[in-house]
Amino acid sequence: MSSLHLYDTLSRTTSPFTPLKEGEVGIYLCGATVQAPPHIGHVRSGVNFDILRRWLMKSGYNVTFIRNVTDIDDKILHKAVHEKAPWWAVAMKYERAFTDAYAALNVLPPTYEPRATGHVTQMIALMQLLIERGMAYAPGNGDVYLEVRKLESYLTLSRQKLDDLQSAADADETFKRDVRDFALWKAAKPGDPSWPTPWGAGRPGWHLECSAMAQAYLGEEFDIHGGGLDLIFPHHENEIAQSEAAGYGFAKRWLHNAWVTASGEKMSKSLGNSLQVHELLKTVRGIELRWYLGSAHYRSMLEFSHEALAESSVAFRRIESFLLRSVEILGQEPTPVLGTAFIDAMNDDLAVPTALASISESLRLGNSAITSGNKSVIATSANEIRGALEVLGCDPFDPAFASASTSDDVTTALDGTIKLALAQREAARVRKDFESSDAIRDGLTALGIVIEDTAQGPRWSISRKTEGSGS
RNA sequence: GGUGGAAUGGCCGAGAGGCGAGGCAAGGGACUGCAAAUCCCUCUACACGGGUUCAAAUCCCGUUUCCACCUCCA
Repeated sequence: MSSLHLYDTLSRTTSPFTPLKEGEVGIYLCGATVQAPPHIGHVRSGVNFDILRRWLMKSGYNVTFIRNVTDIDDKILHKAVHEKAPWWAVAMKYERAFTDAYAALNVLPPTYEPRATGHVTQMIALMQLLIERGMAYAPGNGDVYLEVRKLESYLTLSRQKLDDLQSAADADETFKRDVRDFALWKAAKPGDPSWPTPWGAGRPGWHLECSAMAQAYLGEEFDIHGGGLDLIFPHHENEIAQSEAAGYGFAKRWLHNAWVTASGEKMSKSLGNSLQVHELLKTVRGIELRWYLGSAHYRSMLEFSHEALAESSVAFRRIESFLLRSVEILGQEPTPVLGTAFIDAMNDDLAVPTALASISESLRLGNSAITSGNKSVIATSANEIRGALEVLGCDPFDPAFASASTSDDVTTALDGTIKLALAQREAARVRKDFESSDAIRDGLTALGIVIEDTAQGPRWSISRKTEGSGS
């Protein structure tokens, strides 16, 4: 039996995962800056780390999962001006949009989801500590800076040299001891929201909040820190700087997810709104979008295309369809079980693509068993597939997806109606009146109802549109 | 300029010295009244040039192209 190995950005190697405290795992994931609706790149990060979390849970760990919300920052303030709304209303609006998107994709809610603005007290305490330790300074303009040259380990995550960094075009050297020193705290500008501190009123710098909140919820030292690749520098580098300057052990392991790209490039606003989560959910179900986003390895770029998404949906429906048929045949939902091949793949730095190959194998065996009527093989396959889908967060029987097997009044009525039509069709087929039987089937097809003749008799399902439109 | 990543069959996407992951598409076949679904078979790929090795997609050297980060980024 294999054991979990994970990659670590800091060492750039894959190594056995050992938690600080047996049976417990603490994860901090950098969440969204809530200044615009989520696009699929944002939620890919959520899905990737949700799969990690689920796998850790399945492996028997008690996982404390923190994902923060950055609800105060320059972009939010700009957006507030643009939308003629208070900054906090803008932040709330987009935070809800993110929450909805995560929910639609069955991303488990974090254990705690701290907002930056709710942790100013912790941030001030951290700054105080940093100043006392001589690592940070308040030059009197209301800003507070971290003195990066005092840190041996600065830039070890991104493996850069301090002197190689290009200095920011707008760097203000008046108050900084070194251009590369970064702001822990930013002095208030007229009209902007601010919080009082011993060094003057202002608002948090982006990096400070994560160090403060990680410490507040996970302690000075914790197991895994995650985020998108683009956060390595400066964000995570600066988090390390702050936390280590404070004397904290901080994150033992760093995991970074790659981007969703479009036309080979990192997704950005210039690509328009079409890749926003709520837009894509008009073409595929949440479970299918999740399947797509989760199917590539988390450290690989995922090149988005509507065609690939549609194709991925079709593949998922094949699996789903087998599970639903297994329920019809066996009369009960499958019991989630994990196959060895799946376990080994997941333990190998969450090798989801390899894990999917094991699902395909089970699917093939299961479908063959349906043809041959071997119920025990059907059950084995269905159980293993459901076990795998559960870890991937794509279990069709998960109530989160309000699955296809609902049995409300409308569904019951519809099922009865269609079965009536199918009975007519069967009668026509028996008397070899294929013109009539085909007319019934064509009629149903026109209504979006797909008929399949199986060894167990005809079955029906609602056909789902696959809109591979665009480009 | 610095740092990091990538190039795999029609497409998507794994792998990381020897046994051709998997999916989708396409073609053929089985089953079927016909479809659909399902199963079987086929389609033998690793940017380029050198090198190491019995053996290279994988290691080494060089080259090309692309992407990202360098204080807004999932």
